[in-house]
Amino acid sequence: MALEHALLVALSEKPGSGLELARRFERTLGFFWQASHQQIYRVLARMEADGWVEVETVAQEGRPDKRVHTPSATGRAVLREWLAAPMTLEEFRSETAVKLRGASYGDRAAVLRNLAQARADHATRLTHYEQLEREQFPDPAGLTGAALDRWLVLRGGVRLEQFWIDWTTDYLKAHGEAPR
Amino acid sequence: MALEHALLVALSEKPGSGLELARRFERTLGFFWQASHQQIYRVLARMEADGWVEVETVAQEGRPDKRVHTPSATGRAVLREWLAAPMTLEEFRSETAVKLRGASYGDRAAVLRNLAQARADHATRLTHYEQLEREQFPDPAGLTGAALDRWLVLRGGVRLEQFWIDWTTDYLKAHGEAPR
DNA sequence: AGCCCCATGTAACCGGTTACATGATTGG
DNA sequence: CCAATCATGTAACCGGTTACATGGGGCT
Repeated sequence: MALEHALLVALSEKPGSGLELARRFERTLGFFWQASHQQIYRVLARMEADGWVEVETVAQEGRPDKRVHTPSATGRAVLREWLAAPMTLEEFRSETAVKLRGASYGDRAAVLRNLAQARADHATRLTHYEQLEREQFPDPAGLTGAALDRWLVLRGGVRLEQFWIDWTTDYLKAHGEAPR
Repeated sequence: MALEHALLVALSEKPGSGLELARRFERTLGFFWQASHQQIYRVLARMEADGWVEVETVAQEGRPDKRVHTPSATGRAVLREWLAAPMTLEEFRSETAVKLRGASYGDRAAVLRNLAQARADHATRLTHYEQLEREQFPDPAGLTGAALDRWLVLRGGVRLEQFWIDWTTDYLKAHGEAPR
């Protein structure tokens, strides 16, 4: 329902080409909204056709030209309207949860092994997020506006990884595995 | 990639018709995997064609017949194989997160208002989960096997709602709103 | 010469959502 | 009689994924 809107947020922070957006998504908004470059190009083309963004072709030294997108007045209005709309209760879809629930119908030892690996992966990502937090927000107390929002969303990423670690730890312990 | 597998888990717990499955999904697995009856019918038909389930038509008093699905030997083997496969690092896709990050490009007061509502919705769901836990698992210490798994997944639901409440509380407080 | 990176895309597919359809039975 | 429930579907759409394509530049 809303790669368009995620792109408008990203372009409001900083105009950019399709590939730049794809790379930014991997690093920032991508914690909570993933998008491949193919899909970004397709949606950007639609947004351009609908007049949500303005495009400027920028020549570069020793590289292909890039098409830099900026939200238009229409795009900014669309974004404002979307931001003010009520949030729907979000659903969480987890293959892992299905596996945990179904473990007794297969090889439980394998499930526990894979879960321990998943737990380690989440721990790695948590460490990464915490490092980003130290680097980008050394003094959170003084933040306001968009910078404060960016910090709070990163905090959400940290909290989410902690959720995963806590839950998987619960599961492993309850089945007699001692994590870490 | 895996409504098939979620259905195999559900049918392993208890065989059932399409509509029964749809209702069960709303109450149990649905915390972590939502599915409409339309899609369940479609996937069940494919599973039947592929020989993953066996179907028995059961006549009922004063109601239409129902087609009860049970995992076949093939289906059980498919489920075992899927359960043993490594888990991929799960991505979380949140429209709310995008709105929080973009709040400064629209009406922040409206975003905060909607977020307070979202927080209340998650609190309601948390209360609901906790009630289910008290009803269905009054004595978790004695659980083993599939029942233990069901409790642990419900615990995951509780933890997830707590994550939402904690995060939204962070955000509201940082922007000078006092929740509750 | 071969490979990776930049940059922009197209095409086929696939899973899930939404809207609609049918027909029987029970309850107000 | 009407509405709701049980039960099973079909059809159109839509967003996202995967695979493939193109062409120039720099690096080894």
